[in-house]
Amino acid sequence: MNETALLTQALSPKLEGQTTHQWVYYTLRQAVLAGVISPGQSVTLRGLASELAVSAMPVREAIHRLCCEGALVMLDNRRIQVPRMTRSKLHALYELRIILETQAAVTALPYIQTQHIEVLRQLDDAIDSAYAGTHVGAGSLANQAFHRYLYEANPHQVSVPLIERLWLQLGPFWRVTASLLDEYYQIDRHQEMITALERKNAFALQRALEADIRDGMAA
Amino acid sequence: MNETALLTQALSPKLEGQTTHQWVYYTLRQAVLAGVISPGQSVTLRGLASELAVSAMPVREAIHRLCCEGALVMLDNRRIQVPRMTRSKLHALYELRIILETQAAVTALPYIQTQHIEVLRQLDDAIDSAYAGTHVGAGSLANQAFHRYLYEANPHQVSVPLIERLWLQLGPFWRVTASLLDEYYQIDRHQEMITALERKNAFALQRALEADIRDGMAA
DNA sequence: TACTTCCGATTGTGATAACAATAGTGTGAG
DNA sequence: CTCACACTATTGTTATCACAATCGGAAGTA
Repeated sequence: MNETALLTQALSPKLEGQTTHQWVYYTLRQAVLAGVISPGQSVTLRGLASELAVSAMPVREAIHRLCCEGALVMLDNRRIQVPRMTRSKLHALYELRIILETQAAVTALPYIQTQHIEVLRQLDDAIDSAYAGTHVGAGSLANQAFHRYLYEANPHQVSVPLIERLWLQLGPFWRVTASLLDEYYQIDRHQEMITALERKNAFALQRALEADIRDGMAA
Repeated sequence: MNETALLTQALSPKLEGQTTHQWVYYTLRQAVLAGVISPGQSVTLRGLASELAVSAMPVREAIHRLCCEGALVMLDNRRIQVPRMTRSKLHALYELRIILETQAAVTALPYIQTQHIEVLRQLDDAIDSAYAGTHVGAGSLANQAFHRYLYEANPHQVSVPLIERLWLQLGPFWRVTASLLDEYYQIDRHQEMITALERKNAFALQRALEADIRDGMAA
């Protein structure tokens, strides 16, 4: 009930030219990624609708979409929750991350230009600022932006939506590992990745990326 | 308009204890997989709603879900279409299939019992019947059932939804390759897979599965 | 005190209607 | 004949209401 009330405060980027249901979707998505809604806690359509001051319908669509993406589950009781995580499920998700992301990075490698590397450097710097910022979720988001930009350098990319689905399922359980020590490691991995990109070294890129993901796996 | 009218006739498994929007979702999904809606053709909410004799809202939810799964796209004009396919996108999708499905098969291998193999044999036989059946889509569905059953032998499976998403994006373009010659090859591959499962040979399984997918790639 | 039963409150679902934006088309000027 | 403009019809979106199913707790019984 009131536990989710802070989602309105912490995570409400204002409405732009987008539709209401998109705004609700992104808001709820950020809330799930930031762990505002704890696993096992039930959320209700009307409750979220009243908190966000919108009708129940945009919330319905957003929730259905999040369910279809694995960020939420609808129990047979028609209760809506963040799915509970098991050790083996977490392991399987990380293994999939490694497989999908290394493949995405390697196939993006031929398209990497110097300007891309420049942007990646900026995104890597932004990760530091985000981790020093207000809430822990920002760091994860900046991290995702770095990875996503790399993979999307390949114009014929089809794996990013799948990868984002994994991030979404992993999201609620990232913050527990978000200590500053881990962050230091990640920065090193990112710089390893950038140098591998500069040298067009696919194998080194793959190794650095895998290490980057495994660093976050220390849960 | 009238081109999609046959979706009601060809593909309407009757409503059971499920909700309307689920029924609409499965119906539209089958329609997309069977290629009833051709790429580039626009579908409208109200048009589908009147064809299925339901309100616009369940159709909306189903369409949004299919969009989120990549089976449909919403253009910025708010037009809804089956996405057009390009050669490189097709190639990328098949490469992802190989990566994801071989990994899913190998991780499922330790869980395979003799009873699983028996069911897989039955599913393989069902593929023949399906290809000899009424419409071409049935063969693809039976093929998917075979693969899905294999991957879901692993109880800690998280990649099947991702794989199904790939199938859904590939679906509208499968039927063009659905010749009987291809089918023969696939049957061989499936039997190779089954013998590899019996012998617990991960490498042979991987090779047979990759060959099975590549056989369907001859477009 | 513990368990069963029943009723009210709440939930998700579905339909209808009103609204903003866009596409398609017809008309007019050049 | 071609192009620009306005108008109409259609589309997706959102809100509100009605309905069936479920959950919660209160009352009653052993």
